[in-house]
Amino acid sequence: MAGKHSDYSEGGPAKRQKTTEMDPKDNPYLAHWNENGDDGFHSNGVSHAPSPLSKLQRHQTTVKTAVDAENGKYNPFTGQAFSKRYLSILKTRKDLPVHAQRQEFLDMYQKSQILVFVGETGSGKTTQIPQFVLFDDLPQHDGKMVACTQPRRVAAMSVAERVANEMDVKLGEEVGYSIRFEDMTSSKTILKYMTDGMLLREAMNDHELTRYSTIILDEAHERTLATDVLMAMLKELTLRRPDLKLIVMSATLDAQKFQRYFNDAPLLAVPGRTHPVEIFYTPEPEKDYLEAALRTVLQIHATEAEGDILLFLTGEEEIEDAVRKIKLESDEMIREADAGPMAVYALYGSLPPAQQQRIFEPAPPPRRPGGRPGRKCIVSTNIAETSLTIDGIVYVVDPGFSKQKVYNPRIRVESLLVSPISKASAQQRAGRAGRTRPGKCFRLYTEAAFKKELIEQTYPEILKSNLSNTVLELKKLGIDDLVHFDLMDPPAPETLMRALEELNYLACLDDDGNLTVLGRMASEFPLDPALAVMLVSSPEFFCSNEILSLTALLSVPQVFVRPNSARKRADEMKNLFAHPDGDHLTLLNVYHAFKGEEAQKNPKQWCHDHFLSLRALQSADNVRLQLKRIMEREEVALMSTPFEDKSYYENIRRALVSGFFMQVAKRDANGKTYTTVKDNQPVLLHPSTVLGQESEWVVYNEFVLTSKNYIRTVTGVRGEWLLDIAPGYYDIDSFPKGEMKTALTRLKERIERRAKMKGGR
DNA sequence: GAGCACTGC
Repeated sequence: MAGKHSDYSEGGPAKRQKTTEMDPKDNPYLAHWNENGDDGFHSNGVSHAPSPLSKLQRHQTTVKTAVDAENGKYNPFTGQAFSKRYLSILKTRKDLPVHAQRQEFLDMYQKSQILVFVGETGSGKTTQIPQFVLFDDLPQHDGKMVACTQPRRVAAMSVAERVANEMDVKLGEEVGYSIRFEDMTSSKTILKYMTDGMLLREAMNDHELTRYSTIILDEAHERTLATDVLMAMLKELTLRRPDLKLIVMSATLDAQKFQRYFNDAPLLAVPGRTHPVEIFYTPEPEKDYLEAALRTVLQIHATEAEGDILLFLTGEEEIEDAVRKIKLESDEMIREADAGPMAVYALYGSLPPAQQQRIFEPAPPPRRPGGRPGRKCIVSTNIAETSLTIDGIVYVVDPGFSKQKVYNPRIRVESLLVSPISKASAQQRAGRAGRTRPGKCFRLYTEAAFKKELIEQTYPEILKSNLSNTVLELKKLGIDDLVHFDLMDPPAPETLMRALEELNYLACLDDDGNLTVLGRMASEFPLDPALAVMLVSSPEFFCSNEILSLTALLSVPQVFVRPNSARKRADEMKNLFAHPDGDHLTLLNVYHAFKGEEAQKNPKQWCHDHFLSLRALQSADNVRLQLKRIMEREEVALMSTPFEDKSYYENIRRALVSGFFMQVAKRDANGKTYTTVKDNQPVLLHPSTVLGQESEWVVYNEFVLTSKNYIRTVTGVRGEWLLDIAPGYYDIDSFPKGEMKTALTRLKERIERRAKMKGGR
């Protein structure tokens, strides 16, 4: 029988063949599995009838046994009597669309090692499928777990909480979650929701993912970097581990692509539960999408029935500007046309959480009894497309653009570019109008443009990113042959070459592409390779404590706050922390002040007074602690140069070079502009820098491509350090003839002269 | 003299 699996063997194929024919009871590896009490059932010490699941055989259960257990008096996973709340939730759960296809799901799950599951919004897939799996996979019988990955932390947390309630267990016990900074699981856990990045981390240390019996990749259509790497890795792992089951859950559009990728795995589709959304296109292309968007919003407000509006724009500035204009115009409509009141909210990622929460305030009431109803209008970035769900939206205005990351491997630069969205994205946006009742979506482009000009899917992350981090992870995962690693969308060879080259320069990979000791250590840190290498090397410069703080500060959002209304004061405050040698040292000054006695008396007030982001600094603190623990584990020494020592700051700047020697620019002959070493890109110091033009050589943290080419977070270094600390990269012979080569040659001669003078004394 | 779409470890 093809569908019968007996998957407990750890032996080779011959042994597996044998066990499929064997009664599982006779399997020596399973000696314990049918014994009462060995399945966690009586773990609370309360003695009831044995769990109805204890006698079942893995992957041979029926829907009936599961439903009987769910409808029983006692919780089959804890042995406790079910609560009243459980019964009431159970009733609503049974109404979810997935329940109608439970048998179908079970048949396919039992028959096939890999399954592609397509569930629309509202189908209940994220909460129900993992539970269906539990009743058949029975991970508790041999101490394994079912994992369900999510692209975002909040989703992992909130879904775990929901499912713990549904299963009538305490969150963190049978059902838990695991995300960065928080492991809410225990030895009892049999269902674990986690971020995809977290599962990838685990895989780096356990290539076989032995703790899991089934892995569910949810929201696979979002194609995050971690999901893409996991898919390829799991595709290989399923061959090595026939006992491991894999379910890939996705939205409809690209289901067949997933199916093909997984060797024509069976596909199960379950309808969702949403309301119809009527789509309107403009008859002619719009010249100015911003103007058209404002016009459309106001027109909806004037002519359409009650219901809230969601407008998608591309970024903070554009959004704040639109909010101002809509407010002005709608106030005028109240005065001139007796329109209803309209509350307008901005929504984007860098907004403080309290302000993000305001979008959930109810729409304003009519201005007088019987007057025109009020509504709210939310002007948002893509954050409202997937990450945040707002109920009550009836009208969506979609100009068809978003900021998207673009990677140029030639000059190694990631930048954000306003670009047309994909069809999938447009569909997702429209869907936001139909969550509570039928809605309307106004697309500010023609139907022909939608059909002919929009790409089907947004390009997956892996095609838009610098892959040095990913390549390091793959090496740590034990994947040596990157060229034949079967990714769903393989990146351009040049991108991979660039990543390998970069890792080689960082000494994370040797010339044969093998992980070095440094590379292995760097991969332990949740950091970009340059930052990780800088951190691991920092004891050589006697300042690992300071580099640790700096690394944390560089991995959190912007620390300095600069509201439009108080730019001057904000700049003055920043100048209090300014260090003449650059922005890195300035950041460090901020952190030290933040950790100082005065600031800690009232951090919130202190940050507010100094125009600093409390959230960013706290998060840096959190990251710092995590990195410090890894340093201790990896035995990277923590040390500081005494502050009185005159080389305190110099040591830090030298340590910076050890990680960022590839991000160096040299001042041009004109004394104003800069040019990046090796890529020869003309750049300017970002206006936010504390640095003047006094440094001939600077390291930079970030290349920002906006109205001009800027380098941001910049610190001055001495040219000699480059040759001294990164001689492999600054191999003068490898530079083409030109200004850069001349400058480096001069540096080298200076070093040699100095050495001679010292030697001659 | 400027702008950080969104995630994740």
